[in-house]
Amino acid sequence: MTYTYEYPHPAVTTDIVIFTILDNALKVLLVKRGGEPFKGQWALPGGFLRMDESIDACARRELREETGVRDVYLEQLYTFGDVGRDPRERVLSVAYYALISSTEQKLQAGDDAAEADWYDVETLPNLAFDHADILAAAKDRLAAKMAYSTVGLQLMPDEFTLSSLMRVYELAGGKILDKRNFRKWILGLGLLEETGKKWSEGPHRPAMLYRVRDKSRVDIIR
Amino acid sequence: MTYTYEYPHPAVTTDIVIFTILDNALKVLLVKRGGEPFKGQWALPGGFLRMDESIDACARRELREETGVRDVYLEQLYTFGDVGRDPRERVLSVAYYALISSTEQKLQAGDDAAEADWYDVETLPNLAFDHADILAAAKDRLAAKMAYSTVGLQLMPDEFTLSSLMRVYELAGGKILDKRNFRKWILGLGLLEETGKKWSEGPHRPAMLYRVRDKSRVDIIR
DNA sequence: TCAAAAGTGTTCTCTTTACACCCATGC
DNA sequence: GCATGGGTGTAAAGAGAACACTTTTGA
Repeated sequence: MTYTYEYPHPAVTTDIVIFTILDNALKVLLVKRGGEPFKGQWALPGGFLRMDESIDACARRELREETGVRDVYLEQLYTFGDVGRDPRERVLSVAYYALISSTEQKLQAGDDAAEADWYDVETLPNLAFDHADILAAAKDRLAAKMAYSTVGLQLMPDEFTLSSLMRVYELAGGKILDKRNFRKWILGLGLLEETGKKWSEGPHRPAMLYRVRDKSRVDIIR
Repeated sequence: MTYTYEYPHPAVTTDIVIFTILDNALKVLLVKRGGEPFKGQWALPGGFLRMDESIDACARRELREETGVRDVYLEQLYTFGDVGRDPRERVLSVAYYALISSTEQKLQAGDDAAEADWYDVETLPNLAFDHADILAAAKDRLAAKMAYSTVGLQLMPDEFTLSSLMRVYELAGGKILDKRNFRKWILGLGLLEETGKKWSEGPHRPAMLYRVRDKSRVDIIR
């Protein structure tokens, strides 16, 4: 079956930059392309927009297909549409980024994806299409947004220590923070509560575990 | 001539929210639709993406066709793509917003546009499609961005008084500012220089005219 | 001389930054 | 008992907010 229009139409995909924290590093999910073009190269997960779904729904579906997660933070980033960005035909990509906590990853291999893996944002392989540009834009947006909102909390698992949260902020912002100032600030926001449990993982004092009071909220705080 | 694809493709337009300051108010350019759908209703200027131009180039072309201006501040805002937003077929709109100074307006009537006019953002008519949503998003973005960057200067003519600049900030932010604090802040940024000329327009002391040192720059300042 | 907008400094408050030592634990 | 990360308070500096009067002009 074919589809015919009076004027030329571009194809439209959504591509998603899925961030998580793993092994003390900020990581993104990449998939190895199974078909041409860029066969065998790493790329962002994504796929073509269906005519009966909104763009948001498309991104959410792709995210679910790649990682199995739903109900996570997902935000439209930017639309990329330079003329030569796909060698096959004119393709626009509406890019999104998602933040998922390290406990939610399941990595069920998608249909098109021969392989999927988490990559440290600092040491990325060569990426297909203009996906390096998309990823750079996503990193910038994440860093900017973490500085004035509570999105950062979306990267955390259900229970976490303040040190691990601080490491997330340091990774995203690219600079180290003062422990006392960070704790004063984050606790002063009143968004966290103690679980009462403690976390031991080495020859040192165990850390208090905290949780986010209302994880569905992302507030502007500055 | 027709265009045929193996999978269905959406149509893609750019729509532009063109802001300016006129009569002491923040205004947007609206055009009256000459054809169906929404014939006779006001809408944002915009048009279909050509296959040989980038999305940015399309927005810039539409802006030029509607207003005659070029080399103005233009930024991608968001991509709107709900399923029913255009009754004809599936249409995505990559929305942009532009800031032009009140001296640059020429308003040459476009091809499709029977009529074009500036509307105060506070008193808008009913708009075609989901253009009210687009406009609301543009207002929010402009207000947010003016609070942490120097985009506001893009709305000014070549020479302007500090009072008129302050009025722009008050209009965008929706609250009145303190004259002394505003002057201290804006002059402290070092982005403005005195022209040496003065502007008289009533029975009161004339105001110093300033200009922007480097209008092509838009800096993050907070 | 009056009305109207231009122009000008200081004080207070709050936010942000800088900074060093004891605590609890595993080995 | 020692190495390791967890946990805590205070002072200084800087940024933002509050606030009132004099100046210059046209009518």
